[in-house]
Amino acid sequence: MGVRIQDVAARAGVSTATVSRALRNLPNVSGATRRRVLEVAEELDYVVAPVASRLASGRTNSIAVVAPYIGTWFFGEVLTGIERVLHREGLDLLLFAVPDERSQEDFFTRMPLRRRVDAVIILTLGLSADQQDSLRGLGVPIASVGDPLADTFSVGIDNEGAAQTATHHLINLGHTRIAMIGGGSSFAGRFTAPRQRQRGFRQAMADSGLPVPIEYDVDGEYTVRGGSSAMAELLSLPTPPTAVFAQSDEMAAGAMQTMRRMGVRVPDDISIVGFDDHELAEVLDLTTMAQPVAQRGEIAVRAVLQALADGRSQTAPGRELVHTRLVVRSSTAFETAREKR
Amino acid sequence: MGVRIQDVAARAGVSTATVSRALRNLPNVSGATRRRVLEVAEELDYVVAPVASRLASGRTNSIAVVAPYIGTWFFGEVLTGIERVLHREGLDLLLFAVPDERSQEDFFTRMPLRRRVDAVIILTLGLSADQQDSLRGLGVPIASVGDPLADTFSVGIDNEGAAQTATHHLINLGHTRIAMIGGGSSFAGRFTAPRQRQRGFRQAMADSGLPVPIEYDVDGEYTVRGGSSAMAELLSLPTPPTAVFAQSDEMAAGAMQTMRRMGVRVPDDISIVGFDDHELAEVLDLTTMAQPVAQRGEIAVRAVLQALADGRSQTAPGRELVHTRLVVRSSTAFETAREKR
DNA sequence: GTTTGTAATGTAAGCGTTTGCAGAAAGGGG
DNA sequence: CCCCTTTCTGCAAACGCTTACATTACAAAC
Repeated sequence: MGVRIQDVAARAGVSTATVSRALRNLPNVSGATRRRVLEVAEELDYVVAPVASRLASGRTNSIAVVAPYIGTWFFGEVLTGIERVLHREGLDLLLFAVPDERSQEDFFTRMPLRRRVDAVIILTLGLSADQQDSLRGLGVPIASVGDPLADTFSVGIDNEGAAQTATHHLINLGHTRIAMIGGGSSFAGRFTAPRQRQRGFRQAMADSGLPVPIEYDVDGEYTVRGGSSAMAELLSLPTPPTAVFAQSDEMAAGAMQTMRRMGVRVPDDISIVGFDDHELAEVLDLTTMAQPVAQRGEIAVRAVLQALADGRSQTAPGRELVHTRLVVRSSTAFETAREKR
Repeated sequence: MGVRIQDVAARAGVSTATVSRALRNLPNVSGATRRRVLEVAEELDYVVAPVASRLASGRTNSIAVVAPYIGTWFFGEVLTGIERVLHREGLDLLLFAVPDERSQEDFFTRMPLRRRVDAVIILTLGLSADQQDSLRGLGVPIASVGDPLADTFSVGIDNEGAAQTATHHLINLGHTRIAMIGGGSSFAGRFTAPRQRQRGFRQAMADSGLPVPIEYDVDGEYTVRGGSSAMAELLSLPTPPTAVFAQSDEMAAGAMQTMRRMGVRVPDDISIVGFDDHELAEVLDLTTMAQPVAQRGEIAVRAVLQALADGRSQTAPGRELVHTRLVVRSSTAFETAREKR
């Protein structure tokens, strides 16, 4: 309970300074002394009081992770990756969620991270200029999983390119009436991936001279349920699409469910491709753009750890793109192989 | 950056003690002084340095959440609930994952929580006697979301009863060949819900005089994929079941997928009921035992907050059971309405 | 044998708050 | 007016470490 460093020092017959050094494996402690100290520490069941250590050293040994949600597959994966390397390094993980615009605003004006963490990892949040300033004002290394952030390290994927790949896959299969289920305007500002993927989709379509009627671009809110109703909308069109690009596997799953319910066969009647390679995708046999999610978390952590190790107050600015790849399963098929209805 | 309490004190023409009191809304500060202090603090953009405050006060203002996984729907939901109330109270959330037996063992012997948090919330981890001791040795309030823990508050559900309800639902529909997909022996010790649900299932079956052949009790590892292969096993039996109780919606989803792939219709050929009311369940039209997951997190947090507020070093021992209810959707149907094959 | 350099250790001053105690100010009774 | 409570405020000692700097002990170099 209350054994302090001086208790150890007294017992080991050395000064607290030596104990402190021995415990942290600093140089300039003789082997014999170090052994003795460790022995006594063990004996007294001593552990450093982190708060005291933090106050004295100025390092908090904690890093904050700020995410919009934490209950979602994507963020769960990223968090898992982050937690893994963080605790291996003996750092504490402080978790913050800012589920809606208001709480995000609040968070960045109140800035509860001040004087509290050594580094920050931001997950997929689009930040206003003010918010970015506020963040940089912390004076600690920052890394972003998702959007690039001026003067900081970020790890992302080529959303636009990946969306193009997914779309081209459908086009190559002979589809011409291709719809997209994305994240609508409700996400404006807070998230940028939806728009990037939309751009990639449109680009691919345009490159092939294919039209995208406005009603082929629907909002699935990035949820299973949203994907489900988005698909219902698409199916109720006078001319429904023969293929769908869903910006997330969760939305794709919802869409597939709606199709099943409406008696629309996948891929016979409609092909669908998702995004993420969620656990669900394999089981649904969903063709999807895979991305190494947990790895993105790990990479971001490494960036801030490196900055901390180097004593820099900023991560090495730059952007790392992790690889995405098309995983073809059986939710997509040739359009020509299909009976027109 | 480096504005300290004495800077505020100096500027406001009072002592640091008064500033400290004013900022924390302690009594015995005159209205005028308090206003002046707040004004100056605002002006200097002062925020308390948590580490210093912690060292001086002895309170860390942090609580730890220890979970086996964090990327999973269930834990994500619980975490969401916890995070919400915690940050409303201005407390920090420290997250720890112990994904396998070894890391759990490691965690509880090393006990990185020592001197670090004011309270601990344990999520669904079965703890050995030693581990429980080690935990109690922290001397801080503890709450458990899941298993009861001696001398501490826990919030759970009636797993056995809920499993019985789910099973009876199938029995009432006329099914007699009912299988269960659960969490196998790999979870032994670490998780208790699988066994409890198994017990409930068997009890319900026994109550109705129905047999449970050993091959009707399969392991789905509580994952979509596991559920998928578990179902494949069941379907390859000489006499497959006509109904399945899956201990989680994720496993049920996997099972449904396998059935679809094998041309087995739900509920026409086989009925299935899940557990949790995962986001997926609605979309899959899966009958399931719903439980308020995020709420369980909130309740646990409240328990430790209460203990802290009362200055107790222990949560009020006891157990709160939250309500589960059967949500009937269209994955279950009368056995008699079905063609025998 | 003296000088000099290096490794090991100790001393003590912080780190930035909180808080027990004491003192001052302000009312309230008599 | 004086004394006694209440408020309010300030002083200064913790809180339990880290670390700059000083000191000591030795051994190598001359």
